[in-house]
Amino acid sequence: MGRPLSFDVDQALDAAMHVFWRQGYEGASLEDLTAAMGINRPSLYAAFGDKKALFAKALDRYANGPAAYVGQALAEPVARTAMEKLLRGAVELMTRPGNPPGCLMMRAAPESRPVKHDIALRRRLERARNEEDWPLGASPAGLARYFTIVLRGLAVEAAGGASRRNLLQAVETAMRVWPVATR
Amino acid sequence: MGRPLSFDVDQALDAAMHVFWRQGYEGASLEDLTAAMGINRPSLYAAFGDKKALFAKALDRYANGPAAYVGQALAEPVARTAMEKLLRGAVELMTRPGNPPGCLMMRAAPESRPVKHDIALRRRLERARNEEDWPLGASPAGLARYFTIVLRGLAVEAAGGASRRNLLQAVETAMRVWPVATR
DNA sequence: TCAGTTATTTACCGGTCGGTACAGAATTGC
DNA sequence: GCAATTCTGTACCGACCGGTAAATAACTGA
Repeated sequence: MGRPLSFDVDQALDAAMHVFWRQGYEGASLEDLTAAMGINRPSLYAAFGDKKALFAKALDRYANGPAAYVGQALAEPVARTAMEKLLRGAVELMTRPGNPPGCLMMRAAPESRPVKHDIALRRRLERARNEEDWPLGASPAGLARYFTIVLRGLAVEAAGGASRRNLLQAVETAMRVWPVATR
Repeated sequence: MGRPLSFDVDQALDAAMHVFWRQGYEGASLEDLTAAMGINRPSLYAAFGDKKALFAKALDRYANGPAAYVGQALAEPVARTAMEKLLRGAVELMTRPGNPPGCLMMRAAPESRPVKHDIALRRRLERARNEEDWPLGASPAGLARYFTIVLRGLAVEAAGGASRRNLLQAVETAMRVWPVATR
């Protein structure tokens, strides 16, 4: 009962996600957000809470939407293939026409950057250490840190306007760290 | 003639550099800056111009001071060694105790990120292509982009509090891209 | 028809931002 | 001593920030 919502919540959240994605948490003002969402400030606060809560919801939506490829990549049976799909998927997402360039997760407020990626990678690599063509002398934690760093770097470059083609070349180079099995 | 300056300009600029380095361009308010520099706002504006000009001067100071190792690294005769020194020097600078973590250049306002690094790297690598143990099938531009991406990633991780030890391990991994000559 | 409930609209809050007007203090040349 | 010059200190500017109070509009159930 009561007056019905005049907007679609999911659609509004999607608009907010795009604004945060393009402008970052601090760079997105409430005016930017409400304009893109097509609602007024009080409606935003009633439906989503304050700005932080809205960003958190946008992050959720991002993780389960555009960034859902991460789970698929990590589920890849061969660890090296998993890492390669992770990098390629990231580049594709970050340079997809119509989407803001770069990665929403890296645009969070400085004090609340997500770190879960790193440990997800490490777990996947620990599982693979004694199974496959493991790069000689590398540790799972070290490799995970390396790929995390490459991902961050790709995000920065993508946000700066680097082309998909160039970033994919860099991914190819980055994968040289892990020689393909020759058997 | 006239009233003499009550502060040391270089020392004040140094303080401003550190504030920008730790907090970023947008994260550093004039109050933060003047407090660290030990001067008032009008003195700052008289001596350095507006905030943007102050940041530009801080960047200059950074490039010729803490980041001067870059030139030395690129002057290294063997290209692979040059890249390795570049990465190691970056990690050392970004995790030096007493300095803010991360890289000042990556804390510029989003619209004015410097891109010169990339072309400096490419030039150095182009010069080396037919001379040394060049990684098979890699292009100078591609390698330059790769190392630039790794540098950006290192800066992000360092700013997030990653340890020197961990970052150096990642550098070691990153250099696997370029096998050492076996002759 | 008329409470009760919920959403929207407008207009505003205190706080902070980058930047500056203005008066007074400190120096120089005469 | 005195004008001219340059810097310092205080106090302020309009703009924007995130967030909200209060009145009104739209709906449901009785």
